[in-house]
Amino acid sequence: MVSVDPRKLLGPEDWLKAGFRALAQGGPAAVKVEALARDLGATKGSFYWHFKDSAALKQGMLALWQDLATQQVVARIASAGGAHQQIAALAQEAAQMPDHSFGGPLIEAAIRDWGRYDADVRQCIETVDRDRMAFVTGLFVALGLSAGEAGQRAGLLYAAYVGMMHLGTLAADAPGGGLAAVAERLLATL
Amino acid sequence: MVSVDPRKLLGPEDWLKAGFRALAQGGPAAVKVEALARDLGATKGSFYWHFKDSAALKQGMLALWQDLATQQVVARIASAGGAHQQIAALAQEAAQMPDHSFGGPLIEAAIRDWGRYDADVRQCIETVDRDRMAFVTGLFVALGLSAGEAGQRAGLLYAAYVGMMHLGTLAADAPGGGLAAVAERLLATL
DNA sequence: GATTAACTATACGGATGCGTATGGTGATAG
DNA sequence: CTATCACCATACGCATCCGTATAGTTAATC
Repeated sequence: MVSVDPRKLLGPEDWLKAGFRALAQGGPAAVKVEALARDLGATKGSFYWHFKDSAALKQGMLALWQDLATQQVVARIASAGGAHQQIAALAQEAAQMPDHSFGGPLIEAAIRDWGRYDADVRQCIETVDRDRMAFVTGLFVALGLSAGEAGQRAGLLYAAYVGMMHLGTLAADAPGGGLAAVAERLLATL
Repeated sequence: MVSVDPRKLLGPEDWLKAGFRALAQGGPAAVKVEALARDLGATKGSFYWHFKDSAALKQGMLALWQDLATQQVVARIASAGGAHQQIAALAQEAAQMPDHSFGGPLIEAAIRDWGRYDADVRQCIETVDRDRMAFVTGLFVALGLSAGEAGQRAGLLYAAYVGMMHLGTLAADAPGGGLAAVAERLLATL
């Protein structure tokens, strides 16, 4: 039975969080065992107790992010009103999310980068993209649009989301009005 | 006087091209002197003849890309018809550009990644983004839109471009109809 | 109080990266 | 014919990373 003192001992979550910090700040190349150990004030010995190797850390990070980026969001949104409100709420939440939180734009952009050079990461991202697109497309269909038109609007909204995430123009005060303005525009003509 | 035999001797451009190749395939972390040397069938000695250090290579790559990504495009587009045609031509060209060419999406996406972890690169990207946004906004203004509305449409179009670039959905057969469909949608209501 | 499980520190070998120093080659100029 | 310049190869020292082996240290358990 473990009764860890959370002040002194490290668990896998600590290394995962440190991994995300390093990823957001220095990119995939900065997610190195010894660097994380320095960040946590520990040494490699600790890491290799909690993880088999650095690949295991990567897998853990992907699993955690995938959950936060899809299920957790859907769970929050799906309960809130009709399709119209849900689309608006999605855009709102995406635009307001603090940059450095786990599901935040900085982390996601860094993971998207990572995916361009790593097949495992890419597969994870593709799954997330498919799930999200299916969800948003479904919302537009629920508003009475044809499958084609719904897919087109969802594709545009999602591309704008990803683009603004990389450009840092998600917020409402950015040129283009941020993501909420895009959602509004796509909802205006029904 | 130099009269280089282009078959055997390397010039700075060869190292720049190799740098872009490595960047597109392996990300910023793959742009290493010794790796490029292996790729070119040469050794570090050659590299350090043409460049002071790896930072100089980076600067060269940025300068080259910045030119290709802005001036060269504007020069091609600006001569072609009215504002309406120019916007369509921009979207067309962006969607059709081969992935691996210098100005192609793969290279640009990789540079955008790079910029998240490197201040020099970031500044270069911000300049490019400003220039492009100003150009596209100007086109919408030329179509009679207000500055605000023009900025909003340009922001959406550009965000969609960047997003689709990262998502790989620039082409017309992608979900959402690709970038050309977005441009068409934004041009339809005037 | 001895044992065990959970966790951490230290130290190693091997790989790879950087930048420099130095020496070699081949073409051209005088 | 030799001196020079442009260009490239080889080899070095230094640093960093990986993964492993080994040896603590602490807290719970018996």
